[in-house]
Amino acid sequence: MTVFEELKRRGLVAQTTNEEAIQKALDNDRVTFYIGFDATADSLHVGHFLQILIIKRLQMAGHRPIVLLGTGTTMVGDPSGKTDMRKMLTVDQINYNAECFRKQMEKFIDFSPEKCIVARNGDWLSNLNYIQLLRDVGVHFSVNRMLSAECYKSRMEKGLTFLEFNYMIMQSYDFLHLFRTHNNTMELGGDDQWSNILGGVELVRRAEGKEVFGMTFNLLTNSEGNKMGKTEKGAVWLDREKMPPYEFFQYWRNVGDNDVIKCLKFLTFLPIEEIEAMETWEGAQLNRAKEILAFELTKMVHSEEDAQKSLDAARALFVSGADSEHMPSSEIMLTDGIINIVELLKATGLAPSNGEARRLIQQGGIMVDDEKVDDIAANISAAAFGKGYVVIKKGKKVFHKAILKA
RNA sequence: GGGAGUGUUCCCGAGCGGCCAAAGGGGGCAGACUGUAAAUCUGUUGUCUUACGACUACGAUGGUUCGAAUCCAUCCGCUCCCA
Repeated sequence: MTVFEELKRRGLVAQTTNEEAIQKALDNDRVTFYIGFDATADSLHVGHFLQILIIKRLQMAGHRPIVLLGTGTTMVGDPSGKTDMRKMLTVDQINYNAECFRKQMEKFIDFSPEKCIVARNGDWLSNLNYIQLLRDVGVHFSVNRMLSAECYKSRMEKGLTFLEFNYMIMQSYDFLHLFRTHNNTMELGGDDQWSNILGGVELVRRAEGKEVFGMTFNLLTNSEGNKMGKTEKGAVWLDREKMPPYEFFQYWRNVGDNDVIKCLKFLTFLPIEEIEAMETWEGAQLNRAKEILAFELTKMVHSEEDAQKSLDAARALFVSGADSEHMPSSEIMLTDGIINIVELLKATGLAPSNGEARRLIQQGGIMVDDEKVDDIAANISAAAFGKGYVVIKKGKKVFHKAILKA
């Protein structure tokens, strides 16, 4: 099976500018392609991870990736599919973020010079001459067509600044620049990048008279069409400081039934045949598929050891109810040898306010060492800390270890 | 630049000068049912308080009033129409 077939079979390919030609090139030639990453945060998240895996797949097939760090484009901010303007970042922040990205990527992509190029578009975008750019590049863009692009739709109602409107031009210029300097002939990206990619393909054709290619990949969405990789607290980060391995593991352990197979296809290197065999799984067996997904991903993003620890911890907690050392924990102090349950919940951060703590208790959501506590006046005495700690369970999934401070 | 709107709690959104901590929906949290899933049903969702209640909140600042999310003035942000 060729890479392209593999990408297709995994359901990754969304749109292409010329499928036949792309397939031919990927099957027969050594293609130089690029994917851009805007440095909007100090860690990559799963959305990026999906793109990185695609780079990896193509790199393993012998193609040469250009990893483009958007140190220039991040100065502008991509409005595609956004309802609001992004907050502006300083140059220092952007450069710092880009460096974080590069470091994280080293783990997945082979950065040896002959196999990969790392570029920063700030290197060429920052020094552009305005008038010159308008004459060379701007002349090839139709404002009418740009405005009718699907990705600006929501912004046509809420407003689009001239700053952001130029994003497409910047990204298109990247393609032209990389074509000229590295003979880069293909741009890949998430499906939300389709308009921007088309802009680049057309710019190269108009400016150079050469056909280059664009291809987008399906975004990681759940069966309801919502973007995956978001939690109430924010994105699912790859950085262990921003999201500990156990939490990362749990995110995937808890995906919906209808999304497991897709995640396995998109985000793991498990053989496609193996994944397709899982499509018939149901119930408990499907639950097992989630475990595989969580394990594989944690292993790739963190380490096999982290994956194993998370799996053990999860099983200990959910299956046998036993204690585990990987639980989030905090130190607490007693006053006169006791602590009120409401105080305890606040001290551990399980409840942000007294009211919230009371509600949790009154609604029966709190267990201390497997005993339900439903009285807000209850006190936990020093005797309960026989082991040096107590395990507090909030709801069904949140465990916390409160360690008695000596 | 001229004109018309608009800004409400995590989000959307309703809101009569007192009965407004503010309808409704979404989201969150908890309970039931389950498989650490989904769907469904129930409760809950500003802070402090066992409670009574107190306090802080409807873009900002002033004002009118016994009393303002609601009326007035100025300012700030956003949207639309005209230029």
